[in-house]
Amino acid sequence: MMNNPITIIDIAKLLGISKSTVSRALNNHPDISQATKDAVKKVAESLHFKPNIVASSFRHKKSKVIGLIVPQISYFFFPSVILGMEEIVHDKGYTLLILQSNESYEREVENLDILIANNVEGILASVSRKTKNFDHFQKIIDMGMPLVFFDRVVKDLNADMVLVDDITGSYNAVMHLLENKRRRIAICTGNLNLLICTNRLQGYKMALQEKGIPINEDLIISCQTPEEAEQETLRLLNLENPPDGIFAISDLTMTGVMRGIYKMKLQVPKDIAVIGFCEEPFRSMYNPPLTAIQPMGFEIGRKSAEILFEHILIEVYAHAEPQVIYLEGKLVIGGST
Amino acid sequence: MMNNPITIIDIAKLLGISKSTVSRALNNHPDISQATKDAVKKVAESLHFKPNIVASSFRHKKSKVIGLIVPQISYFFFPSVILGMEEIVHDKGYTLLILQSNESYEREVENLDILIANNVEGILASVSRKTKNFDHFQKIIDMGMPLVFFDRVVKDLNADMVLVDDITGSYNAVMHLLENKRRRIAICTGNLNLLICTNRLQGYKMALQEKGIPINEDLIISCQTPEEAEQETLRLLNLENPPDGIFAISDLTMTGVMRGIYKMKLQVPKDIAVIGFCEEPFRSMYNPPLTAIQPMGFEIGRKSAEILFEHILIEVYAHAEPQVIYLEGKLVIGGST
DNA sequence: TTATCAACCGCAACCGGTTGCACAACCGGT
DNA sequence: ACCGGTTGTGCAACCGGTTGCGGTTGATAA
Repeated sequence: MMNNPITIIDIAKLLGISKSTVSRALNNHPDISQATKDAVKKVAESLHFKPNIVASSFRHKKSKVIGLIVPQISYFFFPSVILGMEEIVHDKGYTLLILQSNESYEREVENLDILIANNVEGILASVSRKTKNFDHFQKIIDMGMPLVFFDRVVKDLNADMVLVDDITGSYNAVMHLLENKRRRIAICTGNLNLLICTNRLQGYKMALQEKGIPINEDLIISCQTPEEAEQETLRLLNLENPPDGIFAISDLTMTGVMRGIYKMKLQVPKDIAVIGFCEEPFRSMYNPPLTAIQPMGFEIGRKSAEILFEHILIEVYAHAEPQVIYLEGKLVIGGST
Repeated sequence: MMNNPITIIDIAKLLGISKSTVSRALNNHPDISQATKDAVKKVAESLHFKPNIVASSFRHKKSKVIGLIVPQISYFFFPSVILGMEEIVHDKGYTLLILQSNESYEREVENLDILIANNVEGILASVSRKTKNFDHFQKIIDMGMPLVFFDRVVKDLNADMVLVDDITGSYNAVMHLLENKRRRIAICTGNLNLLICTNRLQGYKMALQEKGIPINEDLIISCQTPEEAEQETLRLLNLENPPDGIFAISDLTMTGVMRGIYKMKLQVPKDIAVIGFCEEPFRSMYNPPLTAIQPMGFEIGRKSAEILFEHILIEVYAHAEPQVIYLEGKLVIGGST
């Protein structure tokens, strides 16, 4: 069971040279003559030699693995992020080790331990909704492990972050509704522990204020699950003065909002306009396809990985202050507004 | 950068004992007295000692990692599968290493190499749509690596597989349409290289034949992407004798089918009934929520992992013949039929 | 008192690839 | 013939935890 019997020693014996020479030859060390290199590579090839990266990573403490912690793999946003990350990570010859926190603080802490124990060379993280204490991340930073937050970032920690410009995106979304003559605009936000939620709420308020429309707290609902969002949306729509537009800040809440609207048999966009932060295939799954701000999952993934590799590959990392990268999510017009 | 300086040697020195004793104490070896064990564990605790699993896995060639190869992480099915797998894998103290083939044969082969090089103890795999040669999997089996296929399985290889009973599920879906007085039932299937696609097509044919309805090849379309599905659906709906029911065999094709129907401004289920294989949150994202056969992602994940661990943890594995596990997907009635 | 044996623990090898250092062979220049 | 320098290769230690085997101790049996 499990035999990859070919090691550099086998190659060495076969050629009557030492294993150090084989190792160096395979790694293109300049000390080794071209003739030897060629011979070694030829034999390695013919034996289908695969170096044992565990042994190698054990020796020089480089695992060629990047750790990734996401709240969950489902829905559209995180898979897109992962795709973007993998593109970069794969190019660099690294592998992604993906762990889910399932929105659990304990699991998040445990996952960090697992990554450390696996000698990952850097960590990409999007924090759980339940996480309020960030000591576990601070420990990671303290031990000198490169760390980049994305999407659900943590402020006040000395780590880089990549996220969409929530405030502007949100502002643009609400502005778009306002330009379409909507005046009673509701927002379905998420857990206000999360920065992205408060930011998106802020963009909403900014747009309204700019148009001189008073903020109506009754039109601000905060939901964690599609079910909650559906309930709350139904409540909104049954107000004696219901909203004529609704902005759902995530795909999670969007499904609930739409279900609520369907249940009330309302026409989109005639009776009510809908806009959200939606990834592409998801956006056009609705009828009509939604008008949406792009959450830029793929780009966030790429950018986060790129920044992480700056830390990993460049010996002396020059940034004194952590970088904060904002990506702008474009507005895609669908049929819902 | 990256210092987890505490090793068993540190503990040994601190207690004036040998590192072997420390190792054995930490692993509850019976040779070690309880007093020593307690002392070692206490010091390990106070030093926040974390064993270097790379070193450990290097020594006894057990990485505590399970490799997973999926075509892609997106949409609803595979994330559910992964969730199910993680539940089992985590319980056993293992970690999942998830790799995507992105439906590329080359990438699939490469991913297997990566898993091997990382000393995974077993592999869970769902093959890429493009894969037609299975030598890379045969090699895995030959080297004695436990391997379980799920969903997109490979026949004629000596490996276990877990999948939904496609034929029955498909049969039930079409039967349901027939019982609702639909008579011109179309099917939107996928790549007929994949067993699940031919099986689902077979169930469709069985149901029709049982009701004495002739198979109409014009009503059988085969699509790989939502876009293709949309095109083909539009074509179907523009036939002079269009279908009154449509069965989409995957979530991927379902989005295309629904978009086609929306574009034609048809009413579901009045003008046309729709049924598919859909995971839960996805099903009720449509208006009306779809009637669907459950693809059992979560359960497939759990079961595959369980079977894999039977191979890994039981020294002598007794099954001469590979196991083939069929899970039955229940019919969930929505508003689309 | 001495042989016997279990309970405990240490020594050293081991896993496979990497790397500092020593060294041999060879070169051209004196 | 001798020397300084370059090129190419081997030796052996090393990474950190695991494990076979042998040794020490103390208690018990002969």
